[in-house]
Amino acid sequence: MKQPILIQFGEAVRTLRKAQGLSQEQLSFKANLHRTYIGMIERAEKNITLINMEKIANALNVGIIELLKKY
Amino acid sequence: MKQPILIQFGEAVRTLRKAQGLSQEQLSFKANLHRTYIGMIERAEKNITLINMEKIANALNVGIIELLKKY
DNA sequence: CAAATGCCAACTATAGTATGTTGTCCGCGC
DNA sequence: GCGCGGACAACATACTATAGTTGGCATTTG
Repeated sequence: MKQPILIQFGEAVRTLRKAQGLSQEQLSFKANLHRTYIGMIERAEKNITLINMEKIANALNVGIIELLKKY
Repeated sequence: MKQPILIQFGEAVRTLRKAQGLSQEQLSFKANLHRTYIGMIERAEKNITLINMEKIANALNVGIIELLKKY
């Protein structure tokens, strides 16, 4: 059973990533995280840490708060 | 060198906790987290995960976003 | 078809837990 | 004033659980 907050976060990441025309691999480079990890985050498979949330937010040029909104 | 985002989060938790007159131990009970962990979070010693952020936010009766604001 | 994504197993790094000790502050009684 | 006990937070050490990484192959997508 996936945690709703992880689903919410993952959906926000995927939505913004696609809106910016980035592949998961491109985002992973920008965020300095592993390629497969981005996919796991979007699919709510991992309980991400705050520092990595910030990395992804910065890579998407948004604040973390933006990634905590419902999309 | 402590990460600024962890410091910011920790300060928000401490500020709201004290505003609500809770000890770290009381908050740890409410959040169902370890009693020493709350201190480590407030002192920016740990890189907290999203699910635990939600637990603390719920224990403090605020949204996670509230814990990401500067206090 | 090429690019993108998902899956897998195994590994490393660290988050989170657990127990006990130490230090500080405060209120109280002597 | 001093010593004590209680409450609280920080600290120390060690452990368990899981986050994050890796590289290759399979599957899906446009």
